[in-house]
Amino acid sequence: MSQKAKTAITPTRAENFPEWYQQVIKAADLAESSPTRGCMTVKPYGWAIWENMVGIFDLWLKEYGVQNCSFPMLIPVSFLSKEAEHVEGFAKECAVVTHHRLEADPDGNGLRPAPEAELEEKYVVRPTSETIIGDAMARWIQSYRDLPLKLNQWCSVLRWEMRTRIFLRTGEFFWHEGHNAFADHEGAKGDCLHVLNLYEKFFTEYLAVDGYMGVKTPDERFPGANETYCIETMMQDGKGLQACTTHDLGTNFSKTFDIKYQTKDGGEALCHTTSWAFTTRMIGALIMMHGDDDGMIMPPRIAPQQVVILPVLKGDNDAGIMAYCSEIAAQLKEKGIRAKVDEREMRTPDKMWDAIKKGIPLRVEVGGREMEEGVVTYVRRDLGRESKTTQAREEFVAGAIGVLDAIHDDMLARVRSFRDVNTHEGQSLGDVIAHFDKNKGTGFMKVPVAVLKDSAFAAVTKDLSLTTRCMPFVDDGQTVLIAKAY
RNA sequence: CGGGCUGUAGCGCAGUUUGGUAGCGCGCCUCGUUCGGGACGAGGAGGUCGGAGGUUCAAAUCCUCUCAGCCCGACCA
Repeated sequence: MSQKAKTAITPTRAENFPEWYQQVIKAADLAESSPTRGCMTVKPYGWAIWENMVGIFDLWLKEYGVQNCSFPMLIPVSFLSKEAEHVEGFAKECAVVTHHRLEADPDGNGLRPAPEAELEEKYVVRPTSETIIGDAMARWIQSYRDLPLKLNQWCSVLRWEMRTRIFLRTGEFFWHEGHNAFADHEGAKGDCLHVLNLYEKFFTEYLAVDGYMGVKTPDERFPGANETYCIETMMQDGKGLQACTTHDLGTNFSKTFDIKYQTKDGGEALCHTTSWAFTTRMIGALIMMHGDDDGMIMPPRIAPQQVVILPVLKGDNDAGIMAYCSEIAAQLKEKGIRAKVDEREMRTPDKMWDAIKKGIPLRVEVGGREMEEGVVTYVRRDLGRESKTTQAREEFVAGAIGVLDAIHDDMLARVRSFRDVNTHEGQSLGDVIAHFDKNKGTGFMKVPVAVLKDSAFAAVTKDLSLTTRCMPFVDDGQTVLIAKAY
């Protein structure tokens, strides 16, 4: 008898959280590091999650009146340098394109950029597209009738990061970037809050993720923004993760790119612009918020596969069992459920563990017993083997969506409960030190905003590797959340 | 970009001190028995030892240079 249940992932979360994270990604076959420095290769199962996220959120943006478009991946260096704070924020992590041709290296057997093919105008690989979109907006907007202008692109961006981790921080990452222009501050602020609410809806209803919605402190703002709104989430190791942001850019970019419009009364005015995004980082958040010591647990509504049907074959009427499985899969598909029979030539236990590590929300086991009795046996991934249930086939098919919904609701409830339990109240910088010192305390600490003005604040937070996450809306900006963060 | 460590089969490692022509575990392929929470046996495929130069009869091993990755900091979605 083993004293301790064997886990599919080694080490466990408690033993070594960062290593556990890497192993979950490998075990679920989500992504791997690539030959390109700091960049990841997203594998089919991982990309399928992103595709599902894109599919849902893209529709919502279109309903809101956002139009998709595509801007160049290469941005003239001169564009980036126009907005002072923006340059300062991004210049140090930009990859630069300087040549347009390769030639054989005379000193070796490789290739080199041809010296005579050096570009007059250098380009940066976009770290974000405020500048090149701002340039376009200046030409596209002329009258108040052109406003608001709502643009978005799904693309990847490149930031030359010193330290990378798959999904959480990679050189290249995938996202959508929305860039909107309004006539006035009210329009821009309303946009930021509206999109932030869309994010929250998306996170809670599809990803089973929740955090704290709020405003960034000035030092955590996006470079070039007057205000940054965000949702800050909490991972199972207690660290914070910025899940999304919306930025009120005021007229900062309008001034530098000349984004003006003619008002109704014939005057001229600057646009107020916004930008907002969430990224493939959310896949990392799903792992770190939902995963357990057996690996990934996919939130049902974005799970690439929601139900796996495992035929339990023993060489006796295998064809009949397979047919029974296929019928169940077909019935589930009719209800819009992503279900699939695992027909691979593997041993049944191996298929089970594969489904567990990939986090498929619902596992259905069908053998001779089930077929004879017209029933199915199913197990919820989030609850494990204890949840094994046998039910009449028709009853199961009819209730499957309900089971998936229940899994979603339970996952969200667990995330919220974890967040609440690990959010501690404090009153002073002393409380912050007492909680986080000596690496003992984890989670978030919520303190009155006055603590930000404590003269020792910067030194203490730096010393303890703490950052301000946001000033949550729930406290009307009177408190600030402090935590270690990814 | 500073400090530390590591590059040997798909993955994880031994071998390096004391040079002698490459090995183990897992995975993979074949066959058989297995298959409802990680099977076992037998056979088999797979490596210019990160790269370049040097010393030597002989280099994974010694020397020089270089590249890449990881961890810890500073910076970031």
